[in-house]
Amino acid sequence: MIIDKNSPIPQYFQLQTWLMEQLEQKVFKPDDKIPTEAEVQKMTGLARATIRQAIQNLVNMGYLERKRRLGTFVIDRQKSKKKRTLIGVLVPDIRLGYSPELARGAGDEAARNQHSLILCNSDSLFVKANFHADHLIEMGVSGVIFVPTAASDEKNKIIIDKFKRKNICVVLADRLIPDPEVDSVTSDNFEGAYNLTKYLIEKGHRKIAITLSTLFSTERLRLEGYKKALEDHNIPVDQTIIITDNIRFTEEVYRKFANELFKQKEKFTAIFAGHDRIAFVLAAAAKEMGINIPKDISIVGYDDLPFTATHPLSLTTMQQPIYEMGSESMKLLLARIHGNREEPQTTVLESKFIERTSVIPRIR
Amino acid sequence: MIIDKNSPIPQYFQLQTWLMEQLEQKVFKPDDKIPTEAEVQKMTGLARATIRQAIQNLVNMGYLERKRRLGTFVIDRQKSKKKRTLIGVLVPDIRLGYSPELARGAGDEAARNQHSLILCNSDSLFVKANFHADHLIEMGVSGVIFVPTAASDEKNKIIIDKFKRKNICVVLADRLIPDPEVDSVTSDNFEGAYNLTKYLIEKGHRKIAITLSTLFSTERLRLEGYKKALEDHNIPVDQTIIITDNIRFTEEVYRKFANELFKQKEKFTAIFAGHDRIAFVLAAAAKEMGINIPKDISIVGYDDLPFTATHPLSLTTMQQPIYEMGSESMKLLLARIHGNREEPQTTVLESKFIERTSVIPRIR
DNA sequence: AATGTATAATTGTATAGACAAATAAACAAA
DNA sequence: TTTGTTTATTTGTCTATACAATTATACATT
Repeated sequence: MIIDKNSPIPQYFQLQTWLMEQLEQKVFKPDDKIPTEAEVQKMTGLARATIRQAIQNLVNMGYLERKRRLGTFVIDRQKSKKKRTLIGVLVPDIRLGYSPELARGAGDEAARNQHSLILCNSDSLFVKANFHADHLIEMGVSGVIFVPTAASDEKNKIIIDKFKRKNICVVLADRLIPDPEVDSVTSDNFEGAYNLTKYLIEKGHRKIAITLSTLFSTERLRLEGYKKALEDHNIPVDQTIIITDNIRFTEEVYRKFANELFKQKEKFTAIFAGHDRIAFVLAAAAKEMGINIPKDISIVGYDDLPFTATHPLSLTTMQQPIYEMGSESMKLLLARIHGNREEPQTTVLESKFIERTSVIPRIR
Repeated sequence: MIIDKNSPIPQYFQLQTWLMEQLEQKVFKPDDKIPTEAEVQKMTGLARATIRQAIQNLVNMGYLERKRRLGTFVIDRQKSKKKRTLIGVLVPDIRLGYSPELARGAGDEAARNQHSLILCNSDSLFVKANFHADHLIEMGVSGVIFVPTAASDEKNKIIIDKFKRKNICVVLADRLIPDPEVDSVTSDNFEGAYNLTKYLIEKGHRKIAITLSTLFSTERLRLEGYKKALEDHNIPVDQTIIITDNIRFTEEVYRKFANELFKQKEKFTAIFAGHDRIAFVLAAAAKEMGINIPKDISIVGYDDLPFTATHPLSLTTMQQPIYEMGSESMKLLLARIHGNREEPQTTVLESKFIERTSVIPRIR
């Protein structure tokens, strides 16, 4: 009936696969008894030893449970899956930027669901992420929240595939890669940047410089949003005051960017900084060069991390819902782990405009 | 020869046990080939199926590996296991203060030794720490780095004992509790505060206010260091400008402290803030009240966290070696896990004085 | 030198049949 | 009501045997 004796696939394996299907399709439901070995023998015509081999494999894999004199039963994996599991969180550096907030959001959601969180720092480097990926697989995590590295999309995919081959669910957080075939959670960087730029324009600024790294999708989208806002307001894009590079954020590099930028300070009245930390470096550099912010030049940032709120610069910025990004990622991940089979989705969280005093209206 | 046919123990199990013994006693060494099924048949007189059953079990358990046409081989468990373990890290809040730096230091040291790190946030609350402690035990961690909560020493000891009863090593980081019977790593808060105060005195300040919470050993020690420095310089301690409370740091609370303090601003010329974040709140409050820092009042902080370095306040402070505290804690912990049986020790790391511009000399 | 082919050793898959052990359920005895 | 005994059912263990699949090695062919 089910078994093809001429197939090159071993008969015990055919039976095992068939049983597995019945389990998945809930023909045999959790805690149900499956047919006895004798009954299966009648159904299939196989020898009992062959049947036992198929069943034994499923027992070893934790799908079935034998009870002497009673029969063989389907294990309720929901029940046994409620076991506390480990979730890997692979962030760039737990000391920097949004990583702590993201980790906390993910950690709280994990704790609510009785899971624990393994923290790894990739420094946005492929090799480190790869190293930790192997580690996480070996530790038996059931899912991973992954902030992609600065490496190419292909390399990030290698890491994702590594997990997927081991049936470990992955959710990308913050940074996106094209066609990742896993869930992603990010914020509306394009719209956020568009609105920030629009705000500057509405305050009368026409010449707006921008400084950011194009290493990550997030900042690239912000650049796009900035350009679109200028375009929609019929302001020509001036490439000479767009300072970008494919480089990781360090204070030194952005000091250099600042010098480059302020050399031509007559060319703009406002700066869009790729994120708050860039804004602070630019502001510090400006101060040293005798430029008053915001009197001489207005500035906006992006992120609104905790220290931004208390910083004397009083930076107008776009607040990213990082904590929610962490908890939302964890929710998606746990849904996948518990069997959600829908198409991968990208969740885009809304940012919130925070108006402080770093922008001064420009009267034309 | 090995098999007792009359024993109630199944013969496959007898054979399995015997094989296991050979493996343990290195009669069959890692990567060695064990006798073929045919040879075992000659040795034992068992049916091949029985022999296969014994061997298959050991294969399933990861002790042996079959290679078609070549035989069955002993797996080198040293190589494949390398025993990567999990280490719990229980910090107050990964978003706040030194927690990220501590976690990174611990994480890097763990990664170097092929271990992974489970991160938990206690919010300095006993109940949360206790919840996570149960979790960590269930996850089978082999050690824990624990930053004690704001609860009583007894309650913190309950948590430590919980781990110890399960033979899980514990290292206390940063905050100390008396007689903990486990290793501790902290920094020289007393000396640090003494030197900071001495610096203020040497800059001509005689009336020095101090604001901190007495919730944790660290800040209590700083208060002691401050008092000792005054004493050694024959300056009377003025209780009215010592603003302390048994309360957790929040901006609102310290705003209130600031108001209380600045009401009597003629009573002091310098402030010792319990840590940098307090200093920033005090500075913000001062600004709002029209007090110029450092011109009117000098200030020092404690910690020198990353954002302090770039903060426009340019705070003179005492830099704690937090990263080293994390890595040192992990080193001690791993030593314990690997069998160090010495008496528990307390490692005190040296802080580093960072002079910036928030203190102005006072000419008498 | 590269490539194909035969051989033999070994594990992989399969059948048929037997008895052992555990235990739920029915029944019997105290 | 409790406790012990029997019975039937089901999985657990075991033997004996056979052929299939894989592959290192040696040898043959191109």
